[in-house]
Amino acid sequence: MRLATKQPVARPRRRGEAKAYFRAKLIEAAIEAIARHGFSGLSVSRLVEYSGLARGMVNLHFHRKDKLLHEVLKHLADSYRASWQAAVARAGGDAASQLWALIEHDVARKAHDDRALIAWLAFRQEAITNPSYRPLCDTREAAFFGTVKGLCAALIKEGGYEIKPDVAALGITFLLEGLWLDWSLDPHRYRPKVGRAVCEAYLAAIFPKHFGKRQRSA
Amino acid sequence: MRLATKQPVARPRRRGEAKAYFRAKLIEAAIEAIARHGFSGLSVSRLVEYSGLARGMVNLHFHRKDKLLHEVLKHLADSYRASWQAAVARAGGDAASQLWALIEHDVARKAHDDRALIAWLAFRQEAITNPSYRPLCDTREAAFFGTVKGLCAALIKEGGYEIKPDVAALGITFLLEGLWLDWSLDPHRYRPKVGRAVCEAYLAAIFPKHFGKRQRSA
DNA sequence: TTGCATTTCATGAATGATCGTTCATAGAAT
DNA sequence: ATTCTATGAACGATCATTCATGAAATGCAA
Repeated sequence: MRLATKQPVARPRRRGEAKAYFRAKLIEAAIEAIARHGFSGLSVSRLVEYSGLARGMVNLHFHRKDKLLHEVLKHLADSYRASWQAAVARAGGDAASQLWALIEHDVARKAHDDRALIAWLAFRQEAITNPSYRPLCDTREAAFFGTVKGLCAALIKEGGYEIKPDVAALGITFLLEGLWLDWSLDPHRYRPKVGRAVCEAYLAAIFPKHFGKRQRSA
Repeated sequence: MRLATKQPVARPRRRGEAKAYFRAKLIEAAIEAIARHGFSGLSVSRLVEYSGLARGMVNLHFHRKDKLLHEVLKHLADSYRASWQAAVARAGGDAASQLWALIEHDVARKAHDDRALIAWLAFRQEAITNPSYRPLCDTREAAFFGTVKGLCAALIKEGGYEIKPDVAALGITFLLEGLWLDWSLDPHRYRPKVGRAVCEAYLAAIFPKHFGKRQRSA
């Protein structure tokens, strides 16, 4: 199965540009291969097949396959963080809108960015037995969780709710991750409406003054 | 690293018994190896190392490594189901007690059965790219979700709540799975109290008449 | 029971395939 | 002319699997 044409496609000829181009191409191919065949399915041969580049490129640009994998994880973590942070930034200034934007972003994303999400899950699983991946999985988690917790604390203060920020924030992140895990097993079956409804029900239950029965706006 | 002594340990000599004995030993070794080194870390060599058996045993008793893995997954699924079903059976006759028993079982289990849970997660991840594992992994289709949904429906009828059984049950399973995923990254950090608090807050929020502020009993 | 033939099981060296990595070489950019 | 880049054949390690060999359990005759 050939997935990238071997014919000399247009590519940067100048040295600095070519390097970035090939690195990006290998990272992209790695994500594709992991999404399709799982973490252990990412062999150098598969990388060659998916990228259309020469066999030696992995070691030339990343020294070891291991280094490439860490770059891939970093790429995934960075772009995911940028994505949800942008969603929060686009939302209104109030905590309720921002929290919902965060959730909506996560729910909707699963409908149109399969490969990166599945690859990210694969890294997360790998981090269980390979501690070197853990910092990147955890720090992203920390930033995400910190934001959720901060927003929950604001809502609790506003509404005078009894639930603790930690518990509320953990509930939200667990819901999203459970949703994610469930989605990953069969993306075809996934319906954003359902994921949205589950999160909405949770928010309405713990933050009734902010999310109960009200009409949200994008 | 030798993990099982090679010296002729006591083992069933009669043919039928020996077969079951060796199969169980290989399955146990596989769970250990997956928990320690991840799914792709389960090689035949590792299996030999962990079980102390001869190299040919895998193919003798399971024909192919692939078949062994399916037996391992079946073993994990069966014993997990038996475990939570027993917890429900031990609970009182009312839906609220049974639902809480189910949740408490899941929360507490993470504190004392590391290996099986991590191995189960590994299979779940593998099922994403290897569909043959999916039927046994899919909690949505499994008896677990059906039970949770049934209990939620009973509570909703009793309490006259507005939430739909599907949404409530999905929320609970997502919470438990998110909790699981979070736990797996660092079992050492896990505190049953926290997991329990998150689930309790959710139940109290959506089923206030059953779980609000009341004192639960084991 | 004992002795022997038969059947089944357990073993690990050997096999071919695939893994990640190296490096001599050709080619292109500077 | 010099330096850097790209290539892919070749390498040793490890993978899952096979199978000839010896050992042990079983069935049967006495």
